[in-house]
Amino acid sequence: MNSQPATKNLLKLDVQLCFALYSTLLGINKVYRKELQALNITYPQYLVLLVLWEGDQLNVSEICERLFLETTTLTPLLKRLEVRGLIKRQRSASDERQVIVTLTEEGQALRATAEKIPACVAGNMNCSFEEIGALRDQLVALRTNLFKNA
Amino acid sequence: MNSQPATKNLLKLDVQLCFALYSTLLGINKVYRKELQALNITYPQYLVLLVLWEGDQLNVSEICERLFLETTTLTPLLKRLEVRGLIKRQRSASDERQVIVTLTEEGQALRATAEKIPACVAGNMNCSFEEIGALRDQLVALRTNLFKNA
DNA sequence: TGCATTTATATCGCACACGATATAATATTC
DNA sequence: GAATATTATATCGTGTGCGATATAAATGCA
Repeated sequence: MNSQPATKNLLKLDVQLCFALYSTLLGINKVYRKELQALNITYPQYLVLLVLWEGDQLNVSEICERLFLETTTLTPLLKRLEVRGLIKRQRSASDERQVIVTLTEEGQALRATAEKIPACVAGNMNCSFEEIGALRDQLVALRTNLFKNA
Repeated sequence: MNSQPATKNLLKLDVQLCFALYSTLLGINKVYRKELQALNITYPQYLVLLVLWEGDQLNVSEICERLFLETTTLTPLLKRLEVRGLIKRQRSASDERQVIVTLTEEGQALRATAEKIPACVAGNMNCSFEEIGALRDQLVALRTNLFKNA
């Protein structure tokens, strides 16, 4: 259909995909804060744990790449996770520049508690698995383009 | 199809819609930082201007509601926009509790420069207008659910 | 009218998030 | 093998983003 004229105001807030993304993430963070409060961790910390639960013994850069974050963000975050007792940070023996991140027993154990979170968050979304999967794939495609050009 | 067993690992990073959203927003911020550098403002500041360009003379709470942000976030941000010379903040005469936000001439003038930003960002997305619109609508629906329950 | 309650904004503390920069270890080049 | 370049992480400064709390103005109610 697209009955809108070409002069449609692109600066209108509610027209913008970027704001929809931005504000939806605020809502997601809100839900996660509530859920993660019991684990005493933040959402970005939870993401680091997701990465480590898939495979341990990663250096800082590898975690950065996986999460699309900068070292500047991760270094202090990892220190907090270490203080929290969930990970260990130790320099690599073969390359002293690298810091290898490993889960502690407590960090590994936390996985069991975290298992119930995805379903809980999905409950707050009122979405079917199909919708969630489709939306995720569209976003990943968008992300690929954004990081290609930026 | 959905050939995945019910015991599929929901904690896998790349399965999660939330991480897709989170990381896509990182990419969007990256693009906007580059574009907004010329205007010497940040993306959240840009969002406040979008709101004000649609209609001036709003108090802090009204801007909060529009952007899904807390006063705690907006008060210092608005002060920075005032220092930057783009807005004025003045207590309402009829209700001294309220702070009314108004665009300065410079703030109004900035709109002309900002007009070219949406097309530029869309270019970095490599998406058709139809795809963008559809994705936006899905996200808005998701956002509605998230803020309903949280 | 007087006092408790509500409302609007501000302050504080903490945790991201990143650009600019620093530092130390490794790799490269001659 | 010494000088240079690259790589991995860390430090610093600025700007969000929010929960807990403070404060002052307006409202409600006895």
